[in-house]
Amino acid sequence: MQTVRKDIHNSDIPLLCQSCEARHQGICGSLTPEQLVAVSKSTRRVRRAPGEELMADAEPIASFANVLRGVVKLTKVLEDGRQQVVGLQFAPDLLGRPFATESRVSAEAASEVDLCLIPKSVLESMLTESAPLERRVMLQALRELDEARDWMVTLGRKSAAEKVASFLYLIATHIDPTDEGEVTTFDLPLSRADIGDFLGLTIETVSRQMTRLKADGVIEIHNYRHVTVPDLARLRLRCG
Amino acid sequence: MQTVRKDIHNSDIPLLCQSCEARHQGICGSLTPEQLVAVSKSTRRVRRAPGEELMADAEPIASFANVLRGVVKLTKVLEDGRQQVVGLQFAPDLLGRPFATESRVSAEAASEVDLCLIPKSVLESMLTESAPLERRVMLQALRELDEARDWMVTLGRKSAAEKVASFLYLIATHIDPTDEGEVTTFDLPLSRADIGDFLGLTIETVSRQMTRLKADGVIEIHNYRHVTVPDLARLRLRCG
DNA sequence: CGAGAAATTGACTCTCGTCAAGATGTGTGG
DNA sequence: CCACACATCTTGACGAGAGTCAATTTCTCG
Repeated sequence: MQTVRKDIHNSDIPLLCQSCEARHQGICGSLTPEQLVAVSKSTRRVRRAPGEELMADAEPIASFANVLRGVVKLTKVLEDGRQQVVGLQFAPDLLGRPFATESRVSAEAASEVDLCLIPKSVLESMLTESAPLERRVMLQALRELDEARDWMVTLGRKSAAEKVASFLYLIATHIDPTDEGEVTTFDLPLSRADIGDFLGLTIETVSRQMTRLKADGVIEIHNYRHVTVPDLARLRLRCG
Repeated sequence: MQTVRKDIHNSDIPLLCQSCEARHQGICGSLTPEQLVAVSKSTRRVRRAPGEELMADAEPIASFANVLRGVVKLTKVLEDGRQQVVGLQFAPDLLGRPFATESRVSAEAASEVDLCLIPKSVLESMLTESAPLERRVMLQALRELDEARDWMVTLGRKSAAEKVASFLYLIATHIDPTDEGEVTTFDLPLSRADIGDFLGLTIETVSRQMTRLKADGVIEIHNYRHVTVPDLARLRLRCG
Protein backbone atom coordinates (compact mmCIF):
# COMPACT_ATOMS: atom_id res chain seq x y z
CA MET A 1 0.00 0.00 0.00
CA GLN A 2 1.10 3.51 -0.74
CA THR A 3 1.88 6.08 1.89
CA VAL A 4 0.08 9.25 0.81
CA ARG A 5 -0.05 12.72 2.29
CA LYS A 6 -3.19 13.13 4.37
CA ASP A 7 -4.30 16.29 2.62
CA ILE A 8 -5.21 15.31 -0.89
CA HIS A 9 -5.54 18.92 -1.87
CA ASN A 10 -1.86 19.29 -1.30
CA SER A 11 -0.31 19.18 -4.71
CA ASP A 12 2.94 17.62 -3.50
CA ILE A 13 3.56 14.28 -5.12
CA PRO A 14 3.23 11.11 -3.06
CA LEU A 15 6.29 10.12 -1.05
CA LEU A 16 6.80 6.82 -2.77
CA CYS A 17 6.53 8.37 -6.20
CA GLN A 18 9.16 10.99 -5.39
CA SER A 19 12.03 8.56 -5.68
CA CYS A 20 10.45 6.44 -8.39
CA GLU A 21 12.05 6.00 -11.76
CA ALA A 22 8.70 5.81 -13.52
CA ARG A 23 7.91 9.26 -12.14
CA HIS A 24 10.65 10.71 -14.27
CA GLN A 25 11.15 8.83 -17.50
CA GLY A 26 8.19 6.45 -17.19
CA ILE A 27 4.53 6.98 -17.91
CA CYS A 28 3.92 8.69 -14.55
CA GLY A 29 6.05 11.55 -15.81
CA SER A 30 3.07 12.66 -17.87
CA LEU A 31 0.79 13.05 -14.84
CA THR A 32 0.08 16.14 -12.81
CA PRO A 33 0.79 15.96 -9.07
CA GLU A 34 -2.96 15.75 -8.45
CA GLN A 35 -3.35 12.82 -10.81
CA LEU A 36 -0.36 11.17 -9.23
CA VAL A 37 -1.94 11.44 -5.80
CA ALA A 38 -5.17 9.96 -7.12
CA VAL A 39 -3.55 7.08 -8.94
CA SER A 40 -1.20 6.25 -6.10
CA LYS A 41 -4.18 5.16 -4.02
CA SER A 42 -4.72 2.25 -6.37
CA THR A 43 -1.14 1.21 -6.94
CA ARG A 44 0.86 -1.32 -5.04
CA ARG A 45 4.57 -2.04 -5.04
CA VAL A 46 5.63 -5.66 -5.20
CA ARG A 47 8.85 -7.61 -5.53
CA ARG A 48 9.08 -10.74 -7.65
CA ALA A 49 11.78 -13.40 -7.69
CA PRO A 50 13.51 -14.55 -10.89
CA GLY A 51 11.39 -17.08 -12.73
CA GLU A 52 8.06 -15.93 -11.32
CA GLU A 53 5.31 -15.60 -13.90
CA LEU A 54 3.86 -12.11 -14.05
CA MET A 55 1.30 -12.52 -16.82
CA ALA A 56 0.23 -15.59 -18.77
CA ASP A 57 -0.42 -15.91 -22.49
CA ALA A 58 -4.16 -15.94 -23.29
CA GLU A 59 -5.04 -15.10 -19.69
CA PRO A 60 -7.22 -12.12 -18.81
CA ILE A 61 -5.18 -9.18 -17.59
CA ALA A 62 -6.05 -7.76 -14.18
CA SER A 63 -3.25 -5.27 -13.81
CA PHE A 64 -0.61 -3.33 -15.58
CA ALA A 65 2.74 -2.78 -13.96
CA ASN A 66 5.56 -0.33 -14.16
CA VAL A 67 8.92 -2.04 -14.11
CA LEU A 68 10.93 -0.20 -11.44
CA ARG A 69 13.96 -2.45 -11.24
CA GLY A 70 15.21 -5.58 -12.97
CA VAL A 71 14.39 -7.20 -16.28
CA VAL A 72 11.18 -8.85 -17.47
CA LYS A 73 11.13 -11.24 -20.42
CA LEU A 74 8.16 -11.61 -22.75
CA THR A 75 7.79 -15.01 -24.37
CA LYS A 76 5.64 -16.95 -26.78
CA VAL A 77 5.48 -20.72 -27.13
CA LEU A 78 4.43 -23.00 -29.97
CA GLU A 79 2.10 -25.94 -29.27
CA ASP A 80 5.02 -28.36 -29.22
CA GLY A 81 6.90 -26.35 -26.60
CA ARG A 82 9.37 -24.42 -28.74
CA GLN A 83 9.81 -21.06 -27.11
CA GLN A 84 10.74 -17.60 -28.33
CA VAL A 85 11.54 -14.56 -26.22
CA VAL A 86 9.85 -11.67 -28.06
CA GLY A 87 10.93 -8.79 -25.88
CA LEU A 88 12.73 -7.61 -22.78
CA GLN A 89 11.41 -4.86 -20.55
CA PHE A 90 13.60 -2.68 -18.39
CA ALA A 91 12.73 0.13 -15.97
CA PRO A 92 10.71 2.26 -16.46
CA ASP A 93 8.71 0.34 -19.08
CA LEU A 94 5.01 -0.29 -18.67
CA LEU A 95 4.15 -3.98 -18.63
CA GLY A 96 0.81 -5.07 -20.09
CA ARG A 97 -1.14 -4.61 -23.25
CA PRO A 98 -3.67 -1.77 -23.17
CA PHE A 99 -7.11 -2.38 -24.70
CA ALA A 100 -6.72 -6.12 -25.03
CA THR A 101 -8.90 -8.42 -23.01
CA GLU A 102 -6.15 -10.97 -22.77
CA SER A 103 -2.41 -11.01 -23.04
CA ARG A 104 -0.78 -12.35 -26.19
CA VAL A 105 2.52 -13.11 -24.48
CA SER A 106 3.64 -14.44 -21.15
CA ALA A 107 5.73 -12.22 -18.93
CA GLU A 108 8.24 -13.63 -16.51
CA ALA A 109 10.70 -12.03 -14.12
CA ALA A 110 14.13 -12.62 -15.61
CA SER A 111 15.97 -11.13 -12.65
CA GLU A 112 14.58 -10.05 -9.31
CA VAL A 113 12.18 -7.24 -10.20
CA ASP A 114 10.28 -4.50 -8.44
CA LEU A 115 6.93 -3.60 -9.95
CA CYS A 116 4.33 -0.94 -9.32
CA LEU A 117 0.97 -2.58 -10.02
CA ILE A 118 -1.99 -0.57 -11.25
CA PRO A 119 -5.40 -2.13 -11.90
CA LYS A 120 -6.36 -2.39 -15.55
CA SER A 121 -9.57 -0.42 -15.11
CA VAL A 122 -7.80 2.45 -13.37
CA LEU A 123 -5.14 2.79 -16.04
CA GLU A 124 -7.59 2.51 -18.91
CA SER A 125 -9.89 5.17 -17.56
CA MET A 126 -6.90 7.41 -16.93
CA LEU A 127 -5.85 6.87 -20.53
CA THR A 128 -9.14 8.31 -21.68
CA GLU A 129 -8.92 11.26 -19.32
CA SER A 130 -5.29 12.18 -19.82
CA ALA A 131 -4.12 12.87 -23.33
CA PRO A 132 -0.46 13.23 -22.24
CA LEU A 133 -0.62 9.80 -20.60
CA GLU A 134 -2.13 8.22 -23.68
CA ARG A 135 0.57 9.89 -25.77
CA ARG A 136 3.27 8.49 -23.52
CA VAL A 137 1.84 4.98 -23.75
CA MET A 138 1.62 5.25 -27.52
CA LEU A 139 5.23 6.36 -27.71
CA GLN A 140 6.29 3.32 -25.71
CA ALA A 141 4.31 1.05 -28.04
CA LEU A 142 6.01 2.66 -31.04
CA ARG A 143 9.43 2.26 -29.46
CA GLU A 144 8.73 -1.40 -28.72
CA LEU A 145 7.65 -1.84 -32.32
CA ASP A 146 10.95 -0.36 -33.51
CA GLU A 147 12.84 -2.69 -31.18
CA ALA A 148 10.87 -5.72 -32.32
CA ARG A 149 11.66 -4.90 -35.94
CA ASP A 150 15.34 -4.43 -35.18
CA TRP A 151 15.32 -7.82 -33.56
CA MET A 152 13.60 -9.40 -36.56
CA VAL A 153 16.68 -8.51 -38.60
CA THR A 154 18.86 -10.24 -36.02
CA LEU A 155 16.65 -13.34 -35.97
CA GLY A 156 16.23 -13.59 -39.70
CA ARG A 157 19.54 -12.57 -41.14
CA LYS A 158 22.43 -12.85 -38.68
CA SER A 159 24.76 -15.76 -37.99
CA ALA A 160 24.94 -17.36 -34.55
CA ALA A 161 28.12 -15.42 -33.78
CA GLU A 162 26.48 -12.11 -34.75
CA LYS A 163 23.35 -12.95 -32.79
CA VAL A 164 25.26 -13.54 -29.56
CA ALA A 165 27.31 -10.38 -30.04
CA SER A 166 24.10 -8.43 -30.72
CA PHE A 167 22.54 -9.74 -27.54
CA LEU A 168 25.54 -8.80 -25.44
CA TYR A 169 25.61 -5.38 -27.04
CA LEU A 170 21.91 -4.90 -26.31
CA ILE A 171 22.35 -5.77 -22.65
CA ALA A 172 25.52 -3.71 -22.29
CA THR A 173 23.77 -0.63 -23.65
CA HIS A 174 20.57 -1.12 -21.63
CA ILE A 175 22.00 -1.90 -18.21
CA ASP A 176 24.75 0.76 -18.35
CA PRO A 177 25.90 0.19 -14.80
CA THR A 178 29.49 0.44 -13.61
CA ASP A 179 30.71 2.03 -16.81
CA GLU A 180 34.15 3.51 -16.48
CA GLY A 181 34.88 5.06 -19.82
CA GLU A 182 34.45 2.42 -22.48
CA VAL A 183 34.72 -0.51 -20.09
CA THR A 184 31.32 -1.98 -19.30
CA THR A 185 30.61 -4.62 -16.67
CA PHE A 186 27.25 -6.20 -15.95
CA ASP A 187 25.38 -9.31 -14.89
CA LEU A 188 23.47 -11.07 -17.62
CA PRO A 189 19.78 -11.01 -16.66
CA LEU A 190 19.14 -14.18 -18.68
CA SER A 191 20.31 -17.78 -18.43
CA ARG A 192 21.90 -19.45 -21.44
CA ALA A 193 18.57 -21.15 -22.10
CA ASP A 194 16.78 -17.79 -22.16
CA ILE A 195 19.44 -16.25 -24.36
CA GLY A 196 18.97 -19.15 -26.74
CA ASP A 197 15.22 -18.57 -26.75
CA PHE A 198 15.79 -14.89 -27.44
CA LEU A 199 18.18 -15.53 -30.32
CA GLY A 200 16.54 -18.57 -31.87
CA LEU A 201 19.54 -20.73 -30.98
CA THR A 202 20.26 -23.70 -28.72
CA ILE A 203 22.04 -23.41 -25.38
CA GLU A 204 25.06 -25.20 -26.80
CA THR A 205 25.43 -22.78 -29.70
CA VAL A 206 25.13 -19.77 -27.38
CA SER A 207 27.77 -21.27 -25.12
CA ARG A 208 30.17 -21.95 -27.97
CA GLN A 209 29.85 -18.43 -29.32
CA MET A 210 30.41 -16.93 -25.87
CA THR A 211 33.54 -19.03 -25.49
CA ARG A 212 34.71 -17.82 -28.84
CA LEU A 213 34.18 -14.16 -27.98
CA LYS A 214 36.10 -14.76 -24.78
CA ALA A 215 38.95 -16.48 -26.63
CA ASP A 216 39.08 -13.53 -29.03
CA GLY A 217 39.34 -11.10 -26.12
CA VAL A 218 36.10 -9.30 -26.97
CA ILE A 219 34.53 -10.15 -23.61
CA GLU A 220 35.60 -11.50 -20.22
CA ILE A 221 33.37 -13.94 -18.37
CA HIS A 222 33.38 -14.45 -14.61
CA ASN A 223 30.94 -16.88 -12.96
CA TYR A 224 28.89 -17.48 -16.13
CA ARG A 225 26.65 -14.48 -15.50
CA HIS A 226 29.10 -11.67 -14.87
CA VAL A 227 30.52 -10.18 -18.05
CA THR A 228 33.02 -7.42 -18.84
CA VAL A 229 33.26 -5.72 -22.21
CA PRO A 230 36.62 -3.93 -22.45
CA ASP A 231 35.73 -2.19 -25.70
CA LEU A 232 32.14 -1.70 -26.75
CA ALA A 233 33.11 -0.59 -30.24
CA ARG A 234 34.89 -3.88 -30.78
CA LEU A 235 31.81 -5.81 -29.67
CA ARG A 236 29.73 -3.64 -31.97
CA LEU A 237 31.84 -4.77 -34.93
CA ARG A 238 30.81 -8.35 -34.28
CA CYS A 239 27.12 -7.55 -34.57
CA GLY A 240 27.09 -7.69 -38.38
CA MET B 1 -6.66 16.64 -55.67
CA GLN B 2 -9.80 15.94 -53.71
CA THR B 3 -13.26 16.79 -54.90
CA VAL B 4 -15.06 18.38 -51.97
CA ARG B 5 -18.57 19.73 -51.58
CA LYS B 6 -18.58 23.44 -52.03
CA ASP B 7 -20.40 24.19 -48.78
CA ILE B 8 -17.99 23.27 -46.04
CA HIS B 9 -20.72 23.70 -43.45
CA ASN B 10 -22.48 20.77 -44.98
CA SER B 11 -21.70 17.83 -42.75
CA ASP B 12 -21.80 15.29 -45.56
CA ILE B 13 -18.54 13.50 -45.98
CA PRO B 14 -16.35 14.23 -49.00
CA LEU B 15 -17.20 12.30 -52.14
CA LEU B 16 -13.90 10.55 -52.42
CA CYS B 17 -13.99 9.47 -48.80
CA GLN B 18 -17.44 7.95 -49.17
CA SER B 19 -16.20 4.93 -51.03
CA CYS B 20 -12.86 4.75 -49.23
CA GLU B 21 -11.85 1.74 -47.20
CA ALA B 22 -9.94 3.85 -44.71
CA ARG B 23 -13.16 5.73 -44.01
CA HIS B 24 -14.65 2.58 -42.54
CA GLN B 25 -12.05 0.39 -40.90
CA GLY B 26 -9.07 2.73 -41.21
CA ILE B 27 -8.06 5.70 -39.14
CA CYS B 28 -10.49 8.04 -40.91
CA GLY B 29 -13.29 6.05 -39.29
CA SER B 30 -12.54 7.92 -36.08
CA LEU B 31 -13.15 11.35 -37.61
CA THR B 32 -16.34 13.41 -37.65
CA PRO B 33 -17.71 14.44 -41.03
CA GLU B 34 -16.45 17.98 -40.36
CA GLN B 35 -12.95 16.77 -39.62
CA LEU B 36 -13.06 14.61 -42.69
CA VAL B 37 -13.95 17.58 -44.84
CA ALA B 38 -11.10 19.56 -43.33
CA VAL B 39 -8.50 16.86 -43.71
CA SER B 40 -9.57 15.95 -47.23
CA LYS B 41 -8.30 19.33 -48.39
CA SER B 42 -4.75 18.26 -47.63
CA THR B 43 -4.86 14.72 -48.87
CA ARG B 44 -3.95 13.42 -52.27
CA ARG B 45 -4.56 10.06 -53.87
CA VAL B 46 -1.70 8.48 -55.74
CA ARG B 47 -0.95 5.20 -57.47
CA ARG B 48 2.45 3.52 -57.21
CA ALA B 49 3.88 0.71 -59.32
CA PRO B 50 5.40 -2.45 -57.81
CA GLY B 51 8.96 -1.82 -56.68
CA GLU B 52 8.58 1.92 -56.20
CA GLU B 53 10.09 3.21 -52.99
CA LEU B 54 7.58 4.97 -50.79
CA MET B 55 9.76 5.90 -47.83
CA ALA B 56 13.48 5.46 -47.25
CA ASP B 57 15.27 4.30 -44.11
CA ALA B 58 16.84 7.19 -42.19
CA GLU B 59 15.13 9.72 -44.46
CA PRO B 60 12.97 12.51 -43.07
CA ILE B 61 9.29 11.77 -43.46
CA ALA B 62 7.16 14.31 -45.29
CA SER B 63 3.91 12.43 -45.43
CA PHE B 64 1.91 9.62 -44.01
CA ALA B 65 -0.25 7.49 -46.23
CA ASN B 66 -3.27 5.33 -45.93
CA VAL B 67 -2.93 2.13 -47.90
CA LEU B 68 -6.12 1.87 -49.95
CA ARG B 69 -5.25 -1.05 -52.18
CA GLY B 70 -2.33 -3.43 -52.59
CA VAL B 71 0.50 -4.48 -50.33
CA VAL B 72 3.44 -2.46 -49.00
CA LYS B 73 6.56 -4.14 -47.65
CA LEU B 74 8.68 -2.67 -44.87
CA THR B 75 12.35 -3.62 -44.95
CA LYS B 76 15.60 -3.13 -43.12
CA VAL B 77 19.08 -3.78 -44.46
CA LEU B 78 22.41 -4.53 -42.81
CA GLU B 79 25.54 -2.68 -43.92
CA ASP B 80 26.64 -5.61 -46.05
CA GLY B 81 23.36 -5.74 -47.91
CA ARG B 82 21.56 -8.54 -46.12
CA GLN B 83 17.90 -7.63 -46.11
CA GLN B 84 14.97 -8.43 -43.86
CA VAL B 85 11.31 -7.67 -44.49
CA VAL B 86 9.97 -6.56 -41.10
CA GLY B 87 6.34 -6.04 -41.96
CA LEU B 88 3.64 -6.02 -44.60
CA GLN B 89 0.91 -3.43 -44.73
CA PHE B 90 -2.49 -3.98 -46.27
CA ALA B 91 -5.48 -1.68 -46.68
CA PRO B 92 -6.50 0.19 -44.62
CA ASP B 93 -3.25 0.44 -42.64
CA LEU B 94 -1.57 3.77 -42.02
CA LEU B 95 1.92 3.97 -43.42
CA GLY B 96 4.51 6.05 -41.60
CA ARG B 97 5.85 6.42 -38.08
CA PRO B 98 4.19 9.12 -36.01
CA PHE B 99 6.41 11.33 -33.86
CA ALA B 100 9.68 10.24 -35.40
CA THR B 101 11.75 12.70 -37.36
CA GLU B 102 12.97 9.99 -39.66
CA SER B 103 11.84 6.58 -40.75
CA ARG B 104 13.53 3.51 -39.33
CA VAL B 105 12.50 1.28 -42.20
CA SER B 106 12.15 1.58 -45.94
CA ALA B 107 8.73 1.10 -47.45
CA GLU B 108 8.29 -0.23 -50.96
CA ALA B 109 5.22 -1.05 -53.02
CA ALA B 110 5.10 -4.84 -53.24
CA SER B 111 2.18 -4.85 -55.64
CA GLU B 112 0.55 -1.94 -57.42
CA VAL B 113 -0.80 0.20 -54.60
CA ASP B 114 -3.16 3.12 -54.13
CA LEU B 115 -2.32 5.52 -51.35
CA CYS B 116 -3.99 8.50 -49.75
CA LEU B 117 -1.19 10.86 -48.77
CA ILE B 118 -1.52 13.22 -45.85
CA PRO B 119 1.22 15.68 -44.84
CA LYS B 120 3.03 14.82 -41.64
CA SER B 121 2.23 18.13 -39.98
CA VAL B 122 -1.49 17.84 -40.72
CA LEU B 123 -1.76 14.37 -39.28
CA GLU B 124 0.28 15.16 -36.21
CA SER B 125 -1.71 18.23 -35.31
CA MET B 126 -4.90 16.27 -35.83
CA LEU B 127 -3.58 13.62 -33.50
CA THR B 128 -3.32 16.20 -30.76
CA GLU B 129 -6.78 17.56 -31.44
CA SER B 130 -8.67 14.34 -31.86
CA ALA B 131 -8.45 11.79 -29.06
CA PRO B 132 -10.40 9.16 -31.03
CA LEU B 133 -7.89 9.50 -33.88
CA GLU B 134 -4.94 9.15 -31.55
CA ARG B 135 -6.60 6.13 -30.00
CA ARG B 136 -7.05 4.56 -33.41
CA VAL B 137 -3.41 5.13 -34.32
CA MET B 138 -2.28 3.66 -31.02
CA LEU B 139 -4.42 0.58 -31.60
CA GLN B 140 -2.79 0.09 -34.99
CA ALA B 141 0.65 0.38 -33.43
CA LEU B 142 -0.29 -2.19 -30.82
CA ARG B 143 -1.64 -4.53 -33.46
CA GLU B 144 1.55 -4.17 -35.50
CA LEU B 145 3.53 -4.93 -32.36
CA ASP B 146 1.51 -8.13 -31.85
CA GLU B 147 2.12 -9.09 -35.46
CA ALA B 148 5.85 -8.37 -35.22
CA ARG B 149 6.10 -10.58 -32.13
CA ASP B 150 4.16 -13.37 -33.81
CA TRP B 151 6.59 -13.17 -36.67
CA MET B 152 9.59 -13.29 -34.33
CA VAL B 153 8.43 -16.77 -33.29
CA THR B 154 8.33 -17.78 -36.93
CA LEU B 155 11.79 -16.34 -37.62
CA GLY B 156 13.43 -17.71 -34.51
CA ARG B 157 11.89 -21.08 -33.99
CA LYS B 158 10.31 -22.51 -37.13
CA SER B 159 11.84 -24.75 -39.80
CA ALA B 160 12.02 -23.64 -43.42
CA ALA B 161 8.96 -25.74 -44.26
CA GLU B 162 6.96 -24.19 -41.43
CA LYS B 163 8.09 -20.70 -42.37
CA VAL B 164 6.87 -21.01 -45.94
CA ALA B 165 3.56 -22.51 -44.81
CA SER B 166 3.18 -19.68 -42.29
CA PHE B 167 3.79 -17.09 -44.98
CA LEU B 168 1.23 -18.61 -47.33
CA TYR B 169 -1.24 -18.82 -44.48
CA LEU B 170 -0.64 -15.17 -43.63
CA ILE B 171 -1.28 -14.06 -47.19
CA ALA B 172 -4.28 -16.33 -47.64
CA THR B 173 -5.93 -14.90 -44.54
CA HIS B 174 -5.11 -11.26 -45.36
CA ILE B 175 -6.05 -11.13 -49.02
CA ASP B 176 -9.25 -13.22 -48.69
CA PRO B 177 -10.41 -12.61 -52.24
CA THR B 178 -12.21 -15.23 -54.27
CA ASP B 179 -12.93 -17.47 -51.33
CA GLU B 180 -15.54 -20.08 -52.11
CA GLY B 181 -15.97 -21.95 -48.87
CA GLU B 182 -12.61 -23.22 -47.76
CA VAL B 183 -10.95 -22.86 -51.15
CA THR B 184 -8.76 -19.77 -51.34
CA THR B 185 -7.09 -18.41 -54.43
CA PHE B 186 -4.79 -15.42 -54.62
CA ASP B 187 -1.78 -13.81 -56.25
CA LEU B 188 1.33 -13.66 -54.12
CA PRO B 189 2.19 -9.99 -53.62
CA LEU B 190 5.87 -10.87 -53.17
CA SER B 191 8.54 -12.38 -55.39
CA ARG B 192 10.48 -15.42 -54.19
CA ALA B 193 13.32 -13.09 -53.26
CA ASP B 194 11.01 -10.97 -51.11
CA ILE B 195 9.48 -14.04 -49.49
CA GLY B 196 12.99 -15.20 -48.65
CA ASP B 197 13.78 -11.81 -47.13
CA PHE B 198 10.58 -11.99 -45.11
CA LEU B 199 11.30 -15.49 -43.81
CA GLY B 200 15.05 -15.28 -43.34
CA LEU B 201 15.62 -17.87 -46.07
CA THR B 202 17.21 -17.99 -49.53
CA ILE B 203 15.14 -18.02 -52.71
CA GLU B 204 16.24 -21.57 -53.38
CA THR B 205 14.95 -22.81 -50.04
CA VAL B 206 11.64 -20.98 -50.51
CA SER B 207 11.31 -22.51 -53.95
CA ARG B 208 12.04 -26.03 -52.71
CA GLN B 209 9.51 -25.77 -49.90
CA MET B 210 6.84 -24.45 -52.26
CA THR B 211 7.50 -27.36 -54.59
CA ARG B 212 7.15 -29.72 -51.65
CA LEU B 213 3.83 -28.22 -50.57
CA LYS B 214 2.62 -28.57 -54.15
CA ALA B 215 3.79 -32.18 -54.33
CA ASP B 216 1.95 -32.90 -51.08
CA GLY B 217 -1.25 -31.39 -52.47
CA VAL B 218 -1.43 -28.64 -49.87
CA ILE B 219 -1.28 -25.90 -52.51
CA GLU B 220 -1.57 -25.55 -56.27
CA ILE B 221 0.72 -23.18 -58.15
CA HIS B 222 -0.11 -21.57 -61.50
CA ASN B 223 2.29 -19.10 -63.12
CA TYR B 224 4.60 -18.80 -60.10
CA ARG B 225 2.54 -16.06 -58.48
CA HIS B 226 -0.98 -17.46 -58.59
CA VAL B 227 -1.72 -19.90 -55.78
CA THR B 228 -4.72 -21.95 -54.71
CA VAL B 229 -5.18 -23.41 -51.24
CA PRO B 230 -7.81 -26.13 -51.38
CA ASP B 231 -7.97 -26.55 -47.61
CA LEU B 232 -6.81 -23.78 -45.30
CA ALA B 233 -6.95 -26.03 -42.23
CA ARG B 234 -4.49 -28.38 -43.88
CA LEU B 235 -2.11 -25.51 -44.61
CA ARG B 236 -2.53 -24.34 -41.02
CA LEU B 237 -1.27 -27.72 -39.80
CA ARG B 238 2.01 -27.13 -41.61
CA CYS B 239 2.68 -23.92 -39.72
CA GLY B 240 4.08 -25.62 -36.61
C1' DC C 1 31.47 -31.69 1.51
C1' DG C 2 28.10 -33.49 -1.53
C1' DA C 3 23.98 -33.01 -4.56
C1' DG C 4 21.83 -30.81 -8.20
C1' DA C 5 21.46 -27.29 -11.57
C1' DA C 6 23.69 -24.69 -15.16
C1' DA C 7 27.20 -24.32 -18.46
C1' DT C 8 30.88 -26.15 -21.39
C1' DT C 9 32.89 -29.27 -24.59
C1' DG C 10 33.13 -32.96 -28.04
C1' DA C 11 31.48 -36.07 -31.80
C1' DC C 12 28.15 -36.65 -35.10
C1' DT C 13 23.98 -35.45 -38.03
C1' DC C 14 21.11 -32.85 -40.79
C1' DT C 15 19.03 -28.70 -42.42
C1' DC C 16 19.73 -25.00 -45.07
C1' DG C 17 23.02 -22.04 -47.83
C1' DT C 18 26.05 -21.82 -51.91
C1' DC C 19 27.16 -22.44 -56.57
C1' DA C 20 25.84 -23.81 -61.03
C1' DA C 21 22.76 -25.32 -64.67
C1' DG C 22 18.42 -25.59 -66.66
C1' DA C 23 13.45 -24.46 -67.12
C1' DT C 24 9.60 -21.29 -67.50
C1' DG C 25 7.50 -17.02 -68.26
C1' DT C 26 7.40 -12.11 -70.20
C1' DG C 27 8.24 -8.53 -73.35
C1' DT C 28 10.24 -6.65 -77.69
C1' DG C 29 11.16 -6.25 -82.44
C1' DG C 30 11.26 -8.11 -86.96
C1' DC D 1 3.19 -14.72 -85.26
C1' DC D 2 7.58 -16.16 -84.11
C1' DA D 3 12.33 -15.62 -82.35
C1' DC D 4 15.23 -13.91 -79.17
C1' DA D 5 16.68 -11.84 -74.80
C1' DC D 6 16.09 -11.20 -70.04
C1' DA D 7 13.83 -11.85 -65.61
C1' DT D 8 12.40 -15.13 -62.43
C1' DC D 9 12.03 -19.47 -60.76
C1' DT D 10 13.29 -24.42 -60.22
C1' DT D 11 16.35 -28.24 -59.62
C1' DG D 12 20.64 -30.62 -58.44
C1' DA D 13 25.16 -31.45 -56.13
C1' DC D 14 27.87 -30.19 -52.47
C1' DG D 15 29.47 -28.12 -48.08
C1' DA D 16 29.22 -25.32 -43.93
C1' DG D 17 26.86 -23.94 -39.86
C1' DA D 18 23.93 -24.94 -36.35
C1' DG D 19 21.26 -28.78 -33.93
C1' DT D 20 21.36 -33.19 -31.31
C1' DC D 21 23.07 -36.35 -28.05
C1' DA D 22 26.20 -37.41 -24.51
C1' DA D 23 29.80 -36.63 -21.23
C1' DT D 24 32.30 -33.65 -18.29
C1' DT D 25 33.17 -29.40 -15.75
C1' DT D 26 31.85 -25.52 -12.90
C1' DC D 27 29.05 -23.18 -9.83
C1' DT D 28 25.48 -22.85 -6.04
C1' DC D 29 23.45 -24.06 -1.97
C1' DG D 30 22.09 -26.98 1.67
